[in-house]
Amino acid sequence: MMDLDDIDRALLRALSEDATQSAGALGRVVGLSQPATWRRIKRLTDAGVLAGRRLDLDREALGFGVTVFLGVKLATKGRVSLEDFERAVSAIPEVQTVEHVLGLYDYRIRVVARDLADFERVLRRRVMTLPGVGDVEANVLLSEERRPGPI
Amino acid sequence: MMDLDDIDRALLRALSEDATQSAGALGRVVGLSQPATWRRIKRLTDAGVLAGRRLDLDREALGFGVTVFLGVKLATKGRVSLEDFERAVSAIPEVQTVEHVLGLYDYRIRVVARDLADFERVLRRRVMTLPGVGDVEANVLLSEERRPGPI
DNA sequence: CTTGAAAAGAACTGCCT
DNA sequence: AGGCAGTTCTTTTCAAG
Repeated sequence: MMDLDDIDRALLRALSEDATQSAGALGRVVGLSQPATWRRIKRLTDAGVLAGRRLDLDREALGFGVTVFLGVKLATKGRVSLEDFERAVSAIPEVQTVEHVLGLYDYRIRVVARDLADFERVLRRRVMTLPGVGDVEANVLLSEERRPGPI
Repeated sequence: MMDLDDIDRALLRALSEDATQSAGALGRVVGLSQPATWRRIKRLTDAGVLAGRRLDLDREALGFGVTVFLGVKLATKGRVSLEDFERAVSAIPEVQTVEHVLGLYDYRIRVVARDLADFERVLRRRVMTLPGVGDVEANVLLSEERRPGPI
């Protein structure tokens, strides 16, 4: 854990909006020179706070109009079955995220599909046949808003 | 919706791993020259498929060790109450994503907190006091795996 | 599609306050 | 820490094959 000042926070917030901004442009925002801004970004990266830059893909534009969140309860939860389940679920191409959670469900899975018929195929042939799978609950994504969160 | 060839798919997959790669480096991976690779990336960006680049922040390193997924059922779901709820939930700084979903819950919310005591504060003072909120279910994140998904 | 080149801009380095 | 000046690399655009 690292302690950040206000300028670091402003940089992370600005980069959260658009990670393509240059050190010079960011410097103009926070009132620093290009090298000073660059050094701060490097410090944050070396400290592991800034873990990388990821693509933001438009799944609709790619033809995947349906996103579904699945809550999965395992029938048997030994150490082996967790690993078996994780390995099998990671092999499903339609799976975007696998979250191991504590609560009403054991796993939360984000699945994308071309349409509802395609989703049904993934659910029946891929998800319901996973090793150790028990109850499955589904929530279809209608809209999504992302926020920077606390920094 | 746009149709992509194998090289476009390889580019998106490589960029999904690490969005900082240069057009030249990507070209070496997919077997194209730097200008050809750059033109393809520009084409994908202009088509809206590549919607942007986002930061990958390490919340643990920032001192936010607890991530919780909340499933929220609204007590009253008129058009007005949805908008009231969304506006209020977006104003909570600890909220990272707000997903309007169809199913057992009305909203799925991703919340980060410093620790479980901090999360309890957010839950009691911020979440439970949201306008129109009914049942709330919580799942604590243990571990997470992200995959490129189908491209 | 390729190669080659050129201009602009961004990333990175060293030195100095 | 930050600024300045300079170097290297990437981006971005072009022309020609």
